[in-house]
Parts: sequence; C-alpha cells; structure tokens
Amino acid sequence: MAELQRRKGSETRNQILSFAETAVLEKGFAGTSIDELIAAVGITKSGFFYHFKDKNALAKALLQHYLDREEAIFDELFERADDLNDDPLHGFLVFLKLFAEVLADLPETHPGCLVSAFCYQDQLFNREIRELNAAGVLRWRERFNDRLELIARHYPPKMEIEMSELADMVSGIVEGGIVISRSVRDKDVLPQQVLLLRRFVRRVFLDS
Amino acid sequence: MAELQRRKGSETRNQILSFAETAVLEKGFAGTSIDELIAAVGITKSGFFYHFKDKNALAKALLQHYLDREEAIFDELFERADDLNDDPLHGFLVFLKLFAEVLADLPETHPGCLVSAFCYQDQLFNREIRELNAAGVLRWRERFNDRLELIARHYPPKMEIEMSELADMVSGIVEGGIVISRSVRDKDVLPQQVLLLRRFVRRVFLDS
DNA sequence: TGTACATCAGTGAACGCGCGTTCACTGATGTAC
DNA sequence: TGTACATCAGTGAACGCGCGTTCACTGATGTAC
Repeated sequence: MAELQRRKGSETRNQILSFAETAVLEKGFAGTSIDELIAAVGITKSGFFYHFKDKNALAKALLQHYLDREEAIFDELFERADDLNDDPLHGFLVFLKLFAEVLADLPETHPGCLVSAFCYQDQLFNREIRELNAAGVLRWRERFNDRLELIARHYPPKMEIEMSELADMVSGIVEGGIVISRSVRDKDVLPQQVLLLRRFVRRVFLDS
Repeated sequence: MAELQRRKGSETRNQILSFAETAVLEKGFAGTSIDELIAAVGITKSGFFYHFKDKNALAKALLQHYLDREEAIFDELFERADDLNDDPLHGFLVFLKLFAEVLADLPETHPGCLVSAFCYQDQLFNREIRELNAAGVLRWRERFNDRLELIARHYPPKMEIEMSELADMVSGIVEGGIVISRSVRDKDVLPQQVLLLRRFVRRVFLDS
C-alpha cells in the first residue's frame, strides 16, 4: 500500500527558501507569489504557512539564510587563501583571486545578491529586516576593514586612504559588478571587476 | 461658476512618472500599485490608462525617462568639467569631483538607480525593456570608455589595463555605492566611493 | 512489546480584498469653414 | 463671429482573477510508561 511518506520539515523549508530566492532575485519580493513557490515545492498553501507565519517571515528567513551562506563562503575562501602563505597582504590578494575564480566558474551570470535586491524594495519589509540587511553590509565592512588594517601595519600604504572606505569598495564592486553583468548579460564582467579591484588594492600597498 | 479646469496631459503624465519612480525604487515594480499612483496624482484609474496602455508601458516610460535624465546630467557635468581646462585627464578628474559633489549635496541618501532596480526584477518585464536596460549600461560604458581611451593616448597608462573594464568600474562603483549607502543608511558612502575611484583613476595615468 | 498521547508536517476549503484592465461616456479646448 | 466637428484628458462603474491569510482537521512518526 502506497503510504504517505512524511517529509523532513527542514528539507521542505529549505526547498521553499531555495525557490523563493531565485524567484525574488528575478521578479522582486512582491512579484513572487506564495502560489508559485508551493507549486514548485509540491505542497499546499497551508503547508507553506506551517513553515512561515506570514510572507514577511519568509523574507526574513531568506535574508538570514543568504547572509549565513555568504559568511561561510568568505570564511572558506579566506581560510584557503591564508593556508597558502602567512602574509596578510598576499593572503588577501589570493582571496580576491580565488573569489574572482569562483565567480568566473559559475555556469551562468551571477544570480544576484539579496542584500541589493532587498535594499531596492526595503519599504516592503519591517524594521527588523532592514536592520538585518544593514548588519549584513556592516559585517562585510568589518571583515574587510580588519584585514586591511592588519595589512597596513605591515605594509605602509603608498597613498593616504581610509581602510574602511576601501573595505566598502570591495562590497561595492561586487554589488555593482553583479548589476552590470546581469544587465548586459555578460557573466565575465563581474570577475573582471574583482580582478581590477585586486590590482588597485595591490597598488595601495606595493610599488609594482 | 467653478469650471473644470483641464490639465495639460504631459504634466499629469510626468507626475505619474515621478511618483512611480520613487515608489518603484522603494517597493519594487510589482509592489507599486496603480491605485497608489492615481491617489498621489489625483486622477482616476481610467485617467492612468489614458496615459499608459498597461502597466508595462509605465515601466518602459519610467526607464526611458530615467535614462534620458542620466544622459543629460552626465552631459552637463562633462561640459562643466571640460570648460575648466582642455586636458582630457584633468577634465575627467574634475568630472568625477563634480559628480561626487552633486552626490554629496543630495539632501538625503541617493534614491536609487532604476537600472539596478529593474535588473533585480527583470522577469517582470518584456524583452524590449530588458534591452533598454542593457542599452543604458552599454551607453555608460561607451561614454566612459571613449574618454578613457582619449586620455590613454595622452597619458600612457602606468599599468596594463583595459579601458572598457575601467569604464565599467565607474558605473559599478556608483551602483554598488548606492546599495551600500542605502543599506547602512549613510549618504556619505556613495560620494566617498566615487572619490576613491577618482584616486585610482589618477594613479592609472599619473605617478603622484 | 503494546498502548496512549504528543508532535510534526502537512491538507482542504473558504475568506475578502486589491489588483490590473475594459468599456461606454463626458466636458473642456482646438481647428476649419 | 458663429457653428460643427475633432481631439484631449479624463470619469464611473464593472470585471474577474489572484493574492495572502485563517481555521478546523489529519495521518504519520516519536516518546513515555
């Protein structure tokens, strides 16, 4: 007898989040309906509301999920980069190289950044979500700034420059590169931009 | 007798576009209803459909309007910059300075770029609009690339660099700077990023 | 090992509201003769 | 100058569909004794 096999709830939840992320990056949050998500996952509407109390809860989970994943990716790339050598500057340059490679190896144009997407529809969300978004960007700033300050202690910068501004430039180049890449439908632009930034970072601390 | 004063159609249309742009940059296109626009402008729904045959026509007009305005702003800033001197490099550096000043003088955080916003919801639109968006970005690339190539003929670059990539970086820094500025709610980030890019551009062509 | 109860992961049906769109009509202004 | 007709810039009412949300219920699995 074909018994109803019960799914693991966390799997269903993750499937919803996964389909939702793709859809939100392509059509915006308001343009993504719960109906299309449940159709993709294969549950009913009430099933959706078992996992998320309302649509805003989905938005929050989406962003949190995305931020956690980014954090893990950066952790891993920095670890791999620093494993190769002890020098903070070269570790950072290797990190940027690895990052550009990851972006270049994507099968298609980068699917987009939820932080950017949310920031362009932030009036749809409550304060909690907007603050989560800001915290995500500040986290990137902190992460890159810490590393750049460390580098600056070993390599006196060749120009007067605020490390926090350079840190923001790393995030900014990525956000901007994604937009340019997606708009002109050329996946190479994004990794190129990261590599170009890498050369500028190098010039800040090195002569050649 | 209080006669019904007829409005100029183009004024009403521009009001719709103006309210729509603000709303779309805050809530996305699907999150912006025709109802709220007509409430803001003070006409009925049928009045809206007199000006735009459907909601997609509004999207297209919105983007065209935005692109035209950007074009005019860049025209003006380049003209002002080049009026001050004949040198292509210094003209460009002055342009970036002026641009950063304009951004710094905004009363609030930059309201956002429609090209970015549309690129993050492009599946809502037809091909025509997506191509208009791409054309907008390519126009910026062309504009900055032409100038950079001209500069490179007078000032041999101090590093090997593709001028078209540097051109994209100008657009990218602005798009990214807007996102960072908006997310962390700090209007100064965007002009800072432009000025930081300006210093890198200078370093590409000059020693000091 | 069997039974009772709790929890998990949903189903099914209904709700009303707001959305984009259509259609017939209108009153003020512009143009031709 | 007067009249007829055309165009402009809308109005008002109705349309149905899709949206997010609620509520009572269910069947499989987990846990205590």
